[in-house]
Amino acid sequence: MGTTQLETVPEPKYWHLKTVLSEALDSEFAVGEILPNERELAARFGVARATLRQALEQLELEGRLQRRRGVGTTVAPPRVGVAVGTEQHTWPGAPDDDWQLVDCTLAVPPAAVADALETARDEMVHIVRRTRMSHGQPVAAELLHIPQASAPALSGIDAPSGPARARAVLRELERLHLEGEDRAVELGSARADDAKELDRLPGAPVLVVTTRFFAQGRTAALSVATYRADTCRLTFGDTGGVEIHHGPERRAS
Amino acid sequence: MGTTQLETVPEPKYWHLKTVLSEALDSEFAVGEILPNERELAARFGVARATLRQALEQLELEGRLQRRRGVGTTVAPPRVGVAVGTEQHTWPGAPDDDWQLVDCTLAVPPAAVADALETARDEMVHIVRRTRMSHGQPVAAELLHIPQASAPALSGIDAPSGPARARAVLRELERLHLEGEDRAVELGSARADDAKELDRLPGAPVLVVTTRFFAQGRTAALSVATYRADTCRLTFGDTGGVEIHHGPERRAS
DNA sequence: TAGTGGTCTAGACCACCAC
DNA sequence: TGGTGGTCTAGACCACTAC
Repeated sequence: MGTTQLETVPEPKYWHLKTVLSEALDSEFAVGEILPNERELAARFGVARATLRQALEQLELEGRLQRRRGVGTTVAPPRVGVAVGTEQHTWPGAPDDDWQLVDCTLAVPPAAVADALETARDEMVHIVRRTRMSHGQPVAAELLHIPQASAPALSGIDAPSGPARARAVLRELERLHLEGEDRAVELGSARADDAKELDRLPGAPVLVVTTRFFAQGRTAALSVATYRADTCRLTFGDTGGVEIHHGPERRAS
Repeated sequence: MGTTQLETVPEPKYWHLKTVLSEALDSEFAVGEILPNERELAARFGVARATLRQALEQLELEGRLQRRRGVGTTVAPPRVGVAVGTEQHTWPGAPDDDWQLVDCTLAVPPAAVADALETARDEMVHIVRRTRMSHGQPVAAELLHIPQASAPALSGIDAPSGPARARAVLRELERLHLEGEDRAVELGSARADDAKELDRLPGAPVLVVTTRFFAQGRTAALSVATYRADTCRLTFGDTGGVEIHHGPERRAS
């Protein structure tokens, strides 16, 4: 028994299950089709429901499945490409963007945000809430933090906190000369409020895109946008998105 | 029982646990410190180990914890900012990049890659394997796909598949005029080979960065890089990364 | 060898949705 | 009201690490 490797590691059951299911999805199911329920699938594969769920969770994480309580598990469509940041920089609220203003409040931001904005930790800033739609589905929820210094004309105003006020704040922002942007992407889990906006459960995996807008030699605004990680592929650069990295994940031999 | 909302939804235990643990991490633990083991933590909070693990998994997903089998659970350092794509485009293998060449093979890529490269689905391409280090830790594993048309001088060569050959392929690539790049980021789970390279278990969450390099009016190379989602924050634009979105996740009140 | 996290089981109950 | 996925339990065994 010294040839190559025979029976090296016992592959975890859920991993093997995931592979089997993945191949079945490619060959036997159409997008939108509903799978047998978890109890039946578990019985069919001869595993406990928890083990089956481990495999389903991974497939959902990879955007292959969509699960909804009370409804069932369906085959997910390919991820939608969502453009994040073109080459030419623009302020949020440009007439052609697909964000919808929800409301606007004046509040003290988290410490990390205050640090990035270079404001005092107890200083209130405008917080504009926006959501982004794509193909009729909500794909992102955003909190746009704007120091009062970036919208001086609105410092004394206490208009009703709504879309109208949000529009006013963004209009003020556009008066400044945008000097540049800065972006970061990381993995996070949806807060309760964002989850609701995104039609997901709290804790769902999201891609957090943090954008700093520079004007007047400082950070004039900070956007924290959370994108649904299961349905979105973030694209950078001018050429929209292309069909890449979906379907069979088999590696070249 | 008709006023506002009283005891609306029973918050899941693991969600509450996560909050409690998160606050404890902020106030009572230092980076690198080791937590009590799972059985003890579960007992201390009066929950089953599986429930406790659900909370730990989320915290690990958010980059707050690091768990290693046989060792224990430690408090993770803040995510490292990793620059992905500067404003001025460059070919892979520039003298100042922090990628390390591992090897190079000639093989048939997955169908999705072949489609992006506009090669036939059974056409072999050069596949350069690279890894990226940051702060002494591996942060990314990459497969760089280069059609033979982009490195014509190497079509007949069958040098030993190693770093030397990888270097030769990249040198050939540099002879072409790079016209532009195109990037996409999405969530994925690590394949077995990538996981090994990244010192993680298979299935670990990763950020998949797909980059297309354009030259001669077509896609001259395609990079699929998988970054550790737990330890990395991908930054775009010229200004490195800044300390944002870490620490207490409390929302402004 | 002792202790850690990783996997797995066989149940139970709950929240949600459609009928 | 019945069926779905979501949560939770109390165990068991395994793989890995460090001593």
